[in-house]
Amino acid sequence: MALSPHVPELGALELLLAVARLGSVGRAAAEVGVSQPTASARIKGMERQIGVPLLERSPRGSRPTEAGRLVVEWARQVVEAAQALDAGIDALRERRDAKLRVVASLTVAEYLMPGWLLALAEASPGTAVTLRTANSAEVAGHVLAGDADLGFVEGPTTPPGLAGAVVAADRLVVVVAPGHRWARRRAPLTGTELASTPLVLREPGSGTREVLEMALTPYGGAVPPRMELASSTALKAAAMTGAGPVCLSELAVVEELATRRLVEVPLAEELDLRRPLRAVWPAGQRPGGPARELLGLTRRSSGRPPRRKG
Amino acid sequence: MALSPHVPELGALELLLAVARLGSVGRAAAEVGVSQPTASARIKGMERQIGVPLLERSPRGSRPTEAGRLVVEWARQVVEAAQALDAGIDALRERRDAKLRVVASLTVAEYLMPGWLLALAEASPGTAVTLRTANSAEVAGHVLAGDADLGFVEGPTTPPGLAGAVVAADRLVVVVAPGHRWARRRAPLTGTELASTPLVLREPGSGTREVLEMALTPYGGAVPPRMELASSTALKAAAMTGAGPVCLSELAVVEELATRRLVEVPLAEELDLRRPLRAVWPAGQRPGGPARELLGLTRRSSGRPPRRKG
DNA sequence: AGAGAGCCATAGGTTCAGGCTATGTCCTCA
DNA sequence: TGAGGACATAGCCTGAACCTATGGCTCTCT
Repeated sequence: MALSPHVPELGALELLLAVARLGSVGRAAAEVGVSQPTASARIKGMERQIGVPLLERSPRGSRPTEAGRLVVEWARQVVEAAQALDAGIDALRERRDAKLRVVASLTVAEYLMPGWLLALAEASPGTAVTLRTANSAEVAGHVLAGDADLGFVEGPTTPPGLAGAVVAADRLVVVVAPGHRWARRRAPLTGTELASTPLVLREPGSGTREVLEMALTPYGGAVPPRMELASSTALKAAAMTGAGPVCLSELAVVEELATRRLVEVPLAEELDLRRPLRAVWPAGQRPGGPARELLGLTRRSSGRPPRRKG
Repeated sequence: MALSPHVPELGALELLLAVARLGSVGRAAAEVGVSQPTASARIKGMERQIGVPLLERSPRGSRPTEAGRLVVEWARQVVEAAQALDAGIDALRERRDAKLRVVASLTVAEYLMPGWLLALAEASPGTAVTLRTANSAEVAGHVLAGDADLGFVEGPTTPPGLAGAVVAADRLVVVVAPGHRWARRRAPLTGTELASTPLVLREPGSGTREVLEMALTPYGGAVPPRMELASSTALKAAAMTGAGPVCLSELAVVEELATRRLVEVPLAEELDLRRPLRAVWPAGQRPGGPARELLGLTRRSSGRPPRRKG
């Protein structure tokens, strides 16, 4: 799926959003730091590229056309994702002046951190953050050693020597391609059924694998997997090509489920494949300053709309 | 919030994703249609821009570094949003060869259509779709007149002469800035409280306004609004600057709630601010072909992860 | 009615990012 | 030891994008 040449560049989308917000090409130009004719030409270029007029120009300013309103709203989604990427990139640089050093498990760093960092950057501009990834044991080590101010781990318990708070919950899901037999299934999968089905999974030793095996122990344990792959991405790709039921973190497939490129198979209530995600810090040493602030952002916000149950 | 100059362009992000997927710069170059040296230079440019090596190069190919894996995953979000934008843009052109003509209410077109169109494009490449927006009455008219093959409306009933199916539900929410007094509120707002609070709202006559007034009738009706604004965007901006409680469609603020730039105020169970979104077609004339396919994609998929209740 | 201000479009000239081809280097495998 | 695959470098070239200066339009205020 390559992007068609009709999609404007990020800079152009940003400019369009500024025009919609400020009501004038000239003011938008000033805001993004280019000359007015440049902005004008850029918008015109977008219109040519897209094939539809986006702005109604008048001597008193410019407003989006009907189609323009749609493009603006769609573009906002792209720019917001880019801002999250930006916030993440900013945290990847090693910096001497870092005021907050975070170590997180891969799942948290991949799917939740960018949103949190973006919110933090908006709430407290100038807070330099550095981010590293590590597995849960290493995270605990770094936090205990004082290499990091705040850690994020996944798993049922808080590591010894640390205090922590659950900030979100991940959940394993079973997904199949839309054409798969189970895609139309309404009856929830029982533990027995799941345990007896060869699944496509991550390698042994991964966090998700452990959760699944733990949950299936009461049902006699899982049969050997149909396939073992090294990354969430590989799992998703396998699922889409119809390689049979795949079990992985919900966070990895939110987008695919929403656009129905993958379908979630309902699971029986008896199966609990949830896994808490925790912020951790040295016991008895309450986080202050930027760490406290980041912690505040993660509370009651999972990076995705919360699910309600019961 | 301008994007920093550290964010690579969409083309570069796409190239990076291809490298991660294919395991080689050269193969990725071939896929996106540039020469190998160009791809190599582009990746190198990204690394300089970001300030961190993204790939581990070897004579056998290239794999993302630890930081690279994070950037790849974050970039995927951006590119997927761009693909949705692309699918939307493609549907905005007026085309003679359109196989499927859709008319949708603004809320559906803005927030749900891009994902559906993307899914449709992936499932059936080459299906030319055209999209227009209209209010619910106009949508019904277009569908009845045969100007459109499929319509999407919001509101409690299916318009006369049409058959329909609920494909998703929107929900009005009350949001405030994180600094607002109510942001820390745990006790749900009662109907009486909400009715007696001056809110920031859309103008009278808008769909959301009607839903709110209907829901507050049992409590003596709403007091006059504190402010009336013309668009969801204006409402969001007002909320973020702390203009007091704002009531608008949940779909408009999913992202802001997730990153905690806005906070949802809990509402009492007694208040039902949900509003069904329906697909409609001429009564007795079941949609076939592409319309049927699109309809299939919208079922059980709300464009966002479904909420569970009870 | 006329002057001024605000906004967008056009013209002309310049710079530099990004592309391509050809070639070099390094490692692996037969 | 030679061939093949993979990434890097060199040198050249095109064109996209930017800037300044200017023009035309409409609304408003005097």
